[in-house]
Amino acid sequence: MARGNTRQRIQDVALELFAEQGYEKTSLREIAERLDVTKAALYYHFKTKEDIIIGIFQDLARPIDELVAWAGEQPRTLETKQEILRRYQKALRAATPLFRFMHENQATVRDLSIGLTFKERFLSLNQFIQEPESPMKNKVRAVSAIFALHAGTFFMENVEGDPEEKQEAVLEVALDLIEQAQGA
Amino acid sequence: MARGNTRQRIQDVALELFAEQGYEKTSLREIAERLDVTKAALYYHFKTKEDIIIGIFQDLARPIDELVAWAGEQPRTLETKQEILRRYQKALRAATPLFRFMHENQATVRDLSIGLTFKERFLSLNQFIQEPESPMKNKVRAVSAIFALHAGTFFMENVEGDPEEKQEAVLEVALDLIEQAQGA
DNA sequence: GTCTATATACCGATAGAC
DNA sequence: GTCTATCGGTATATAGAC
Repeated sequence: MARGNTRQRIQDVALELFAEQGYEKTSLREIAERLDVTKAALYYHFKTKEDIIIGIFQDLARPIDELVAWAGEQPRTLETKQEILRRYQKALRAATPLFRFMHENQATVRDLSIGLTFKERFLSLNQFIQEPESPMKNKVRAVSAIFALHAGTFFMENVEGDPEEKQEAVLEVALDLIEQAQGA
Repeated sequence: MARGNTRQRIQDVALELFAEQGYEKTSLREIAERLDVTKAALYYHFKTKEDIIIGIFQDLARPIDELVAWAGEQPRTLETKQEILRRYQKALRAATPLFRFMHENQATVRDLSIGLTFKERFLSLNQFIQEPESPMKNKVRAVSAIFALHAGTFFMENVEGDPEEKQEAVLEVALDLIEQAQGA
């Protein structure tokens, strides 16, 4: 059990517990016990509890940053928007525990100092798939496309069916929505 | 300032703070201060902190119960499903702070004893608008219709535009989705 | 890097006077 | 119905030995 990977192990366990039980209901004692160390050891690696989740966020949110950056350089075509949705779904799946945590603890996340930056990214993404002069209904369609991806990742587990098939269907619905949002 | 409405005032302030800051981060001391009473006074009206939110939920979730009951008695037609969505949007709007709280504090709500019953109701509603034998894509469309209503109520405030117009557009998108979900 | 021990603060909840 | 006072518990965080 010798290592330099304790920091990483703390993040892994913390995210698991945060996503499962919520941020405030997960104590540092609980995280420490799960790792067979003491609370004090945690404080060697992270200055505060909030630092733990900030570290996790910075590590795992990079794909979203890259997606936002990439989206900003593309022409605002239907194909681009569809590719944004495809990549966003992939990003959601790659970091499901983090996004589940953000999703189910919004009230907590909101003033966690990562909250604002996350919302900024989300609104950026929304802007890239919007058509500024389109009627309200089409704007709603575009927003709903993103929400369909969220629903598919975080709620569809309550619906029976093969997970792969569900994900594919979710993507299709999102792509349809963005196509309709583009139209006349 | 004597009267019998203290219980109601506690619920009002509590829900406001719960929705704003989250359940765990809102202390009874804070609720009491806002009402210019002491914590002990709260305990005269409610046995525990959880009882406060349970009471709020029972009072405000009745429209949802009625909707679920009504939906169960209707034929499973497109018209019924569209009416369910219309009524659901209305219910969301009528109790926005409660649903915002449930939405943004899922991790907390999940084991709050109201959590399960709420999820049951939600899944019931979902069942009523689903077509059991339809392809996965149509099931996703139906779920997305509900989520579009949620998105419209809790996220669209970040999108500029007249609130009434937004709500109308959201409903239209949801109705379109359920219609497509019914189709071939 | 991890430990023991502890400081400090706040929480939910209760007892009992008025 | 509301108060003062307090209990018991747990939380985050720190000091200092090893």
